[in-house]
Amino acid sequence: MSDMSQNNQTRDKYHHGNLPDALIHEGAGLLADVGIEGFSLRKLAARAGVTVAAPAHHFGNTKGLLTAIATRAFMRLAAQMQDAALSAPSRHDAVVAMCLAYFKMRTTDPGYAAVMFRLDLIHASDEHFRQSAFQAFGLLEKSLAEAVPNATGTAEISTAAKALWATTQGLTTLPMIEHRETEQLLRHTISAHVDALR
Amino acid sequence: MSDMSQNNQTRDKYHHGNLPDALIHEGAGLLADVGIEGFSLRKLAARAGVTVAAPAHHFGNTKGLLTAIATRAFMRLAAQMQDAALSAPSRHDAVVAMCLAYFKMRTTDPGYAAVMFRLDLIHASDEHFRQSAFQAFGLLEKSLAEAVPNATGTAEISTAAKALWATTQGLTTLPMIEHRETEQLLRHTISAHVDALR
DNA sequence: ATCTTATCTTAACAACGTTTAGATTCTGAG
DNA sequence: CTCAGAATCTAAACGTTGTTAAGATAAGAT
Repeated sequence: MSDMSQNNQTRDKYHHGNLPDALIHEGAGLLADVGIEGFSLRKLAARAGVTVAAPAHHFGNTKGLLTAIATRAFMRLAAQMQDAALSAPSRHDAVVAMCLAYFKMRTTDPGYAAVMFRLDLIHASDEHFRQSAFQAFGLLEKSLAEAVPNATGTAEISTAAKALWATTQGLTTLPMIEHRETEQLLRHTISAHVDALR
Repeated sequence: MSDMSQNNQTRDKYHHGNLPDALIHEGAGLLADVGIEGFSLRKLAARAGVTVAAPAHHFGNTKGLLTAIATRAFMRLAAQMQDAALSAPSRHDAVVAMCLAYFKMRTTDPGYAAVMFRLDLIHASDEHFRQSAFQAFGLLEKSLAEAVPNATGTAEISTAAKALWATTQGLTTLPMIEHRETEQLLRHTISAHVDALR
């Protein structure tokens, strides 16, 4: 039964194969099943077929584990952002598609998306986490710059990208915003920023 | 010692006076001291001078208590938004001041601000909570409408207000945004939306 | 083959939220 | 004023949680 969780990289090593990767994968699965509220290290350990102390050995504590999941989440987001941008008909639509990639990820990868912006649950200063988060953000920044070639400077682009990034995340946490209108709100915001830049 | 927590409304009633209000007040204080991570019902009970089961009797469970704190938080925000708008030199500045009111609240009332947008920790569908949250949002919506009298319709105003609301909240949860640049980002976003509306 | 290191288990700990039963205090009808 | 009923709070216990220390097991190195 434990052979199922050894699908990546070096396998059949040590006791349970590549446990860190398995814990990240199963952790995202558990988060998808029970949400961040029902999540616990013990449930995850049982799901991965190990005891409670095993995750602690690799990730230190719960925060470390969630940080690893969030780090991988941003790696996945970056990949999906690039894919989405490639199939966009215009550079303006590429910006829209990149922001929408995060929304789609909340339904396709709910476990990973659950911890991406939970700075209180993870080690927000962790080096690897910051790198992956900034890499995804950098893609949006670059895409926005390409969509507005006549912008006055890189500082304005960066400012608009940050605001856009904040809006994208903020849209998911407000009680007065229904899910079906998020895309329209996003398009509206992007257009406003793009128009302001030129 | 327990007389200090009975400062509002009906006092010296029942065993500990107005315990629900005291729990909300002390709960915000505890949140300000130890953050949402260090918060616990037992610490709060000890701080309020009661046993653990007392909060449960009034608020059902932890979520109910945090919901009450979040509800009061939005009441406070609404009041501070109105104050901020009154002393703004223009209607455009009033919109800015209203959004900044939330940022200021995160330093002046950190305990209350800690749970306002934590929909996972509270009863997001609670009637009182929704009312207070929508009331604060309505103030921003109204202020934005007054700042852009030539807007085409109320739907566009509402859309922009929601996007602005989302940006304001999102700015506080992103690792790549430093605290000192939030105001600039907010002003930039508001201008972009206002310009797009006319 | 043996030593060293990394990995995982076992066991125990304090702290947590919730629940039940009972004690205490307030309220209000007679 | 009295006293039954209701509201409020205490006391005690339960299962679950994250973390930790010590020991067992397996892999890698010399």
